[in-house]
Amino acid sequence: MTRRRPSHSRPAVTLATIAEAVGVSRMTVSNAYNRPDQLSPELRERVFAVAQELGYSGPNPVARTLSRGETGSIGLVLDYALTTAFSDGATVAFLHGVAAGAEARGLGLSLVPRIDGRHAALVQSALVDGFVLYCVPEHDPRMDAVRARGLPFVGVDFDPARDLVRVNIDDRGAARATAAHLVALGHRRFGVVLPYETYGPTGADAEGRATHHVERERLAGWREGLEPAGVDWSTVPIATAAGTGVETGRLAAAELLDRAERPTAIIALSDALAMGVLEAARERGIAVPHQLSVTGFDDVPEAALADPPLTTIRQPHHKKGSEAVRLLLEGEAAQSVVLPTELVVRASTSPAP
Amino acid sequence: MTRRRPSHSRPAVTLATIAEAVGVSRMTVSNAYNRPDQLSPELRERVFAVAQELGYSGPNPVARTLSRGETGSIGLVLDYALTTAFSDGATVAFLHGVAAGAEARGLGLSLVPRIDGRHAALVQSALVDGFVLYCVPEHDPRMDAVRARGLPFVGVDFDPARDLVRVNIDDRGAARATAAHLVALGHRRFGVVLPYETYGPTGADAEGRATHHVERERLAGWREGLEPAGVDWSTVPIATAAGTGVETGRLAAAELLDRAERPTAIIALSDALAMGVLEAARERGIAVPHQLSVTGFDDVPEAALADPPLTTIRQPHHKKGSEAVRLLLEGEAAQSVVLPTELVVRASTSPAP
DNA sequence: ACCTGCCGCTGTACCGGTACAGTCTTTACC
DNA sequence: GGTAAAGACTGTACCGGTACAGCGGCAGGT
Repeated sequence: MTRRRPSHSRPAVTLATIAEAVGVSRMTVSNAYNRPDQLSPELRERVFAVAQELGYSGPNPVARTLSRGETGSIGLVLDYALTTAFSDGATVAFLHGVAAGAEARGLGLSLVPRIDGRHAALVQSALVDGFVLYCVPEHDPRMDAVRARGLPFVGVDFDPARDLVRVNIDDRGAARATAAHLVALGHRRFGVVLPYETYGPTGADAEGRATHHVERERLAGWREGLEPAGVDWSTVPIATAAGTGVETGRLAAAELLDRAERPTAIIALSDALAMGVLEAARERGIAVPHQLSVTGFDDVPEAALADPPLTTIRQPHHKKGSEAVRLLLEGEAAQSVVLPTELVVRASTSPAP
Repeated sequence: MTRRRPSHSRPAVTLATIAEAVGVSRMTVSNAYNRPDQLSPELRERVFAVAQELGYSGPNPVARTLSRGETGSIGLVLDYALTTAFSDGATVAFLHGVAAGAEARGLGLSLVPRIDGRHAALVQSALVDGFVLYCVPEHDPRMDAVRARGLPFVGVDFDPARDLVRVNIDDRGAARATAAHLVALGHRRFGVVLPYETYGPTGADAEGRATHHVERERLAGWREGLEPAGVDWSTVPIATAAGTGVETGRLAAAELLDRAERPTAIIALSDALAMGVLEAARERGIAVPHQLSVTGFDDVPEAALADPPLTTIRQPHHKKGSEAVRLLLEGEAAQSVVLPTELVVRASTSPAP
């Protein structure tokens, strides 16, 4: 797909081609496109006519970008392969928000996914004016690459301790609310389902090992919600499996449901995982919510359609995206924001059996 | 967000800066990054060390692109505002496919949405090596803009009569299968639900006015499926409303359900519209499928979860995206493809009352 | 001793634009 | 009639790289 003077095609029509054909300087042609007030209307028309005739569609955007120093688009750095990103309702909603923000300002949007092995290459080569970082772990080559580019960037769901402009929700508070809800229903035996495979066997272990701010905070929130009820966080079992999707939740939940002291409530890090928990329970004939309460986090569209509908935390995914773009464009003046969440109680939770 | 020598920041570190600091030519620094075999390993290390020290993160991607003539990313031109695109399961799946194709080849992906009033501007300024066009109408300024750019492009769901490389499904055949299914169930009184507001009152009218190839073909397919059963296509009512989503379907269906001679089967152009039809029926206490059969098109994930689950046409959205990318990169050699579809019969259709 | 070939590095000429500071006319005004 | 200001173009110097053709020096072969 290279374009470098393909031998079979015409030898590239540029500003200079048009200038020569019209008999004016390159600048005048450039001005015809960019500063109509700098030349007479008649000449401008003539320039356009010749351009049309020669199949010139206007200044080359790459050259223009180099010269002007602005690309007119922003990059969205995702910690996922795009394949994963588009499979997750929460991420899609977020993408949607970013897209809406970009669109409203006439900016293009470039997706910079994770491609294993190429680490930071896509970040280094992205033709953008700034980045929005979504779900990038605390220590990551891409993070360094973004810093190195020297472009403005905004982090979504990053640790407030880090020195960057952020969009966050109160993960800890929301998680605490979930735990409190379950405690109020009388639950005392809990299980937690997390993505990936890197977590320890208990809540306390996991909290120390979390690589994403979001996970660490939610774990802390659950702890804060459970401990007042006398639950020993260091004995709450954590189950994990590879991946982040429904299947991950199903596999992880199996571990919790097959143990002797089966939990009466399972708290999942996300709705996707929680839907997997529901599946695992169904497979075992465990009735939700009567024998087992399940909670998610995100309130993706599917959560309300699940069987039973999922008790979860609603967070403004879309707004996170649009706010990130807003902050990105505000530049120096940008202040980090924390967006509100809401506990949505549906039918997947009920009093402990 | 401009970067043009912001007065407060260091005056841009470039290849030349590093070259001077190391005491070599610019070319040598460039080679250190691009052609390691062109200089001694020691010197290369020294270059990198100095670069690191001076905060130089490698060759500027825009300049490199200009010089090399390749951006390393592809553009996806959507007929929708991104806001709409991300709300539709079919489009998201397609996006996903394009993203996967790009990702597999280490290419970036730029989204080029529709922004009213800016017509073709985003196409003109997109920093890409080629375009995939999705759902762009037959005659459209963006289409011309893409042609004018002189870059390779692939159309998805375009009229085969048009001179371009395409990815298609057999819309007509699939639609015919839907109609035949309903006819076989004994239905003879039909209604059709289309998006937008531009269609005539009957099937025959609509067929003439369709602006998208997809719509025209599906209308033709329905006709071909219905006529053998003696249904007069020129009397089949068409209902439309603004938009393309569930609400559009609900409004359009209202028109059909409130008429004296209520149809026993409603055929919708898409699943999203069909879900709206289901809503409209529910509001009126009309039982689906016993009093009314409903069909969609797309088999989006929600279709199977609808109440009742939707009879629809499954099409390989994801594959459409990945094939489009494949064809784009094949260049000259690319041959248009037609992907298979499948009628998926679920619970929203049953024998006519 | 001489030629050859390779290695490691450099110089120059682009890639296709835009910014900015002129220059040369015209027109406007007192 | 003289000067100032406005209008219409142009020339030059970048933007930050890369391609490609050299060029000197040294090792190996004869």
